[in-house]
Amino acid sequence: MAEGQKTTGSIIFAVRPIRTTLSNIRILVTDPVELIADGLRARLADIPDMKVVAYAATGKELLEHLAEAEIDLVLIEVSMPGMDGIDATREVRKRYPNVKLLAHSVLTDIEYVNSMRIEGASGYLAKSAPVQEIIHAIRVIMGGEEYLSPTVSASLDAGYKFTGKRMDGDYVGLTHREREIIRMIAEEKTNEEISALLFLSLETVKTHRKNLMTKLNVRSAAGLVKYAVDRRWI
Amino acid sequence: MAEGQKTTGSIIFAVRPIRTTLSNIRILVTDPVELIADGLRARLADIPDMKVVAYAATGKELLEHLAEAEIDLVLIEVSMPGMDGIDATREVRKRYPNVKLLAHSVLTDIEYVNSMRIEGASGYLAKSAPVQEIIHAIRVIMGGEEYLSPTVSASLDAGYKFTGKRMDGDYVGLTHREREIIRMIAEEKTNEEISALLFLSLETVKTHRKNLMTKLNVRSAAGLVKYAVDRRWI
DNA sequence: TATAAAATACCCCTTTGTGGGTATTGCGAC
DNA sequence: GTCGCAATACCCACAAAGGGGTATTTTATA
Repeated sequence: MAEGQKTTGSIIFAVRPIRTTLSNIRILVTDPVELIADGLRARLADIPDMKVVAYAATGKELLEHLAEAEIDLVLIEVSMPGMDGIDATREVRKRYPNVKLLAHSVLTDIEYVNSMRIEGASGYLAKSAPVQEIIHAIRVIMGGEEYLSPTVSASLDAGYKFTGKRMDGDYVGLTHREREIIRMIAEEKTNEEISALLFLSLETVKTHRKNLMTKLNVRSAAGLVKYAVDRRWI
Repeated sequence: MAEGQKTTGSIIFAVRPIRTTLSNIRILVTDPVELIADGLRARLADIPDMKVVAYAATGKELLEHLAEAEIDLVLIEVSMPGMDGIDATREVRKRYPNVKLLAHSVLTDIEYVNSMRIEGASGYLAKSAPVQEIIHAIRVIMGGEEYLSPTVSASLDAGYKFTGKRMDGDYVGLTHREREIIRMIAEEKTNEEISALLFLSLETVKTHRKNLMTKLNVRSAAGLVKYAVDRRWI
């Protein structure tokens, strides 16, 4: 133990004395594709201060793992069927405020970066990021700072695609009904079909639709569909 | 050599004598996420008859690799930016007819399965497939047969979502102009905006739009958007 | 209990998209 | 040279969506 700490400190944490208290960063990978966890585990095999200790295929599994195991950091994909990364992050933050979250996603659009940050993620990586960057990001985050991949922060630097309303979290706060309706829109249902399926008036559906577009700051159904597909709601 | 072949034959290919001629299946993984190749490489480390020998991040890189290296089988994601899996498969089949292609994709909808099969893929796996299934699929395919994951063939068994016209390859044969226009639709541009950008009449844009919907057998822009997002055209 | 958010519904009007066709010209392959 | 496909364009009709509001009731939370 004392020997292990000594080795760790002298090799890795020469510039971060605070880290000598961490012998190993325990990482839980949450991604629909298990090979990603396998790959990261293999690539981290030679890195002494971090290790993939668990894998979850869904946001639900993630929460189950967290209920049982000590995890320091969750690496999580945003675009997942079922409970997606944004919703899962909100839940993790609520129940396990000490667990760090690092997004690692195919989605790099600003709305997803902002969503994850607002929900509590400490970092955002594109899925195309090299492993060296993943390692660096993990260390930055475990050191208490935020890490945004250059790929991703370029979007932020380009300015906010959406209004400040988005920063208030409105876009992440789609209601249950709105989520139902956006799914149906993305499934090519007309307003009238939706109204029949949900036993609502046509006017109500139109209103929800308008609210959706305002919240997500899109101009048409096309934007709604893209959002729903990105988040794997359909 | 002779010893190697003997070992291989007695352990793995007892039921497939033809395979004794293959000492090792050389796999090229094509996926935007390198960790997937890393993961598969790690998981195949103990499998003597197959090995990940190369990785390509894009369809373009895939073709470059094939120009230089001997590859037996390409494992390929469908949903990729730039040259996607469907387009890449078409190209590989044209230039390297002896290379086997196995789709390994987040997309499991029937139109993508059919697209890949029509373009020449010998198999289709969902990204959620366990490694054992990947291994099995590779063996089936290298044995000369087609392998469809149960997840995926369930869609096929449920019947064709689209008309027989799709089996003719129409949907994969979107023209250059149609692709331009579907991207713009997915980017929320109105017909009038598209017509201005492309110096066309509004009527022409509407016509293309109708053709797109017919080819892809969708009912509205929502279907077009989903298709474009799935294929990572935007 | 009070308040805010969610859900529901409506009106008016305009814009845009969809469905059903038709036609001509240009280009590439055979 | 012929043929088929892609690109371009058009007409008509009407369905559907979008934009700008308004309002009431229900539900969840502090």
